[in-house]
Amino acid sequence: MSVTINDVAQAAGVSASTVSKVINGWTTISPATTARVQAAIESLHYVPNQRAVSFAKGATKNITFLTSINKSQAYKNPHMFEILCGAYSVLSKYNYTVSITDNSSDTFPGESIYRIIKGGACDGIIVHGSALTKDVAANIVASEFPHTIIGNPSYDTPLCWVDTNHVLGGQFAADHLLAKGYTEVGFIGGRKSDYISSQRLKGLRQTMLKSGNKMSTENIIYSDHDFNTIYNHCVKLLTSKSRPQAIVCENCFIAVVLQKAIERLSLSTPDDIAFLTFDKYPYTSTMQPTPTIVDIDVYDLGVQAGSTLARKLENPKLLVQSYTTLPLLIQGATT
Amino acid sequence: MSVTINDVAQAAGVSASTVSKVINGWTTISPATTARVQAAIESLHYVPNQRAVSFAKGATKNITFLTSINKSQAYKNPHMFEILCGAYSVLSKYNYTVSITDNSSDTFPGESIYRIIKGGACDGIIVHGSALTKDVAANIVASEFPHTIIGNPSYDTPLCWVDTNHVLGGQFAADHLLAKGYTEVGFIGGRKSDYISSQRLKGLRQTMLKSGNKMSTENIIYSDHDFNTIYNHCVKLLTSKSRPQAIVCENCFIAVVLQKAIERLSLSTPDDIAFLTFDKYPYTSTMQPTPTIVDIDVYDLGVQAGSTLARKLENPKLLVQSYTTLPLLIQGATT
DNA sequence: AAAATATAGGAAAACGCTTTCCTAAAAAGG
DNA sequence: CCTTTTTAGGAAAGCGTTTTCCTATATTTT
Repeated sequence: MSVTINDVAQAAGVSASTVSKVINGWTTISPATTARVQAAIESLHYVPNQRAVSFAKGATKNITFLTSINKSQAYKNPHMFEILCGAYSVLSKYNYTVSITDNSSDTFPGESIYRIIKGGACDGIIVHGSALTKDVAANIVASEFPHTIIGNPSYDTPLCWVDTNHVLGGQFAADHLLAKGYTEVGFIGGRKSDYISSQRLKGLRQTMLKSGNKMSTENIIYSDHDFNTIYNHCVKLLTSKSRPQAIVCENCFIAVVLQKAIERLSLSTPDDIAFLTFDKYPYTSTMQPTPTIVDIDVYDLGVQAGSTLARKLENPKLLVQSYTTLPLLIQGATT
Repeated sequence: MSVTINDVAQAAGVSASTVSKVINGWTTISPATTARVQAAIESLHYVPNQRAVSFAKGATKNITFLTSINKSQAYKNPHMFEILCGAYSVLSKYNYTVSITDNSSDTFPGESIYRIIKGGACDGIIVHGSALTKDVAANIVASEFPHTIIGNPSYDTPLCWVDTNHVLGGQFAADHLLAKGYTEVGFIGGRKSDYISSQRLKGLRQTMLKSGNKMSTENIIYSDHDFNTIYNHCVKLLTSKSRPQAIVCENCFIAVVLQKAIERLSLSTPDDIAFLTFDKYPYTSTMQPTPTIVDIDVYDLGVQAGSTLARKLENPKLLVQSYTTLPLLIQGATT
């Protein structure tokens, strides 16, 4: 059938262990022998059987990306693949392969993570925040399995994670607006309970206040994620007596709606009303004029997750680490 | 260290082979023994070592999804993850795991596919059209490796593939418009060389013609994918003497721009001008009124890819198959 | 030149399961 | 009640690498 290490050994006139040593970069094989072995590998088109390698080495060189795909149709989340690719890009450099698994249809809590860890089908795991339940966290901590969580886990557990600092994002927004001379600033965000939205508002508010510009409560709007609801909020805010000079939208969808409201009210941007938004989503490309954006580099988040994990795997004594990526301001034509 | 099949065997008072047979559903083990073994597995929290299982069985129960991630920043392609998840959903039911690999940075043509096939790290492969080069096709055909291609390969090779019928999509668009009474129809698409765009136009044109409504050449526009270019085309078309009753947009981005042009010209939809578009993209959710869409279910495309492959793996004598998914019309408020 | 050390490469065990064969006991048949 | 067939489960040989020892030769040291 397929060519094995023994075929190579025979062809090169050495033992199988020598071939193995050549493949694995042992330094105890002479240059001459090494060359002979490599020639045999070439001519026989030998590729080691990964199943046997994994078995013998007790490691798979595979990382699993655990996510909760069906939770709120996460497979439509454009960020997920970008994170995955970011992680893949660095892990593949370390010769890791990455496979995905969904834990949203576990038949008992923690089933997937349990099987992953005990089955030994991978050497490490990246857990997307959407998949991080208490059981997942508990299994990881108990087994001390190499891992990185994407998103700061709210549980108080010794987990490695990478996340974006959304408070800082709010601060960046404020800094930019202040630098441009806007002192009266409004905010349209998601529901009060929304974590990211509230973090961003927090950073924005704090920074405005620090420079002596208190944000008026009536210019801070918590809205449902629905076109008409947002639209009505926008119109109300834009036509109110206390209309702010600039509005911060917590996400692009809100920004699209706001831009539509601005246009319909025949206001001009940024003269009558300036605005900026967070996150570069696909729809940002449809906006005209191009909005100013405080972006989070989700690809980079994946990269960080991958490299944190890779470092841990290369050097197991490494302690628990966490990493926070910085948001990035992209100047547009709306401020 | 970790518990092995021998520990279970000992605990249950049987041999390792018996435990293995119980795990693998052999019918030659008595109910009593089976129960005893299962109890031992439970109490010892035994999970078989996947590396050993793969090695012994000569199969990994893993599928690799080959894609060209860096090619035109495909990691930002929101369809990719959806396809992947669709494939995952069915493969995981067959107990396959799925891992991704990128072939856009191969150091020699066909490197990835060569390693994948010869290394035996997976049992089958799904190749996204973006990753299908001649070398990939050649390697697959030569090795008769179980596979499914996403997208109809233009090469004349005996490959299994799944694809969407874009000509039919164009036909569906025409059928819908005709049913609604629109006989003068225009089209705004990508460049003439764009495969999908031309297929859609073909179906649209054919069907209109068949019902005796020839599309005027000046109402067929090939545009670059750039806001202002598209916008100018839209305005020109909307203000021309021979303005059609309905416009078919080849993608949502064009539709967004068209809608903006319609609004700025104070035309009303669908009375003054009707339109429909292809593909439900994230930005579709920002459009108001909601557009009529001829959608392609990319998740389903992944599902079909997964099940075609799974069937082949369960039944290796199965011949080469191909599958075409049907587009789906979603009625909106613009027609 | 003899003894000590370094070096290159081989033999064989190990990794943890699966699966083929085989045997002893039980069931069926006459 | 004896012979034949069926059934349940065990022994052991893989599966293809890696890795630990170990040995023979080459190299250095005294």
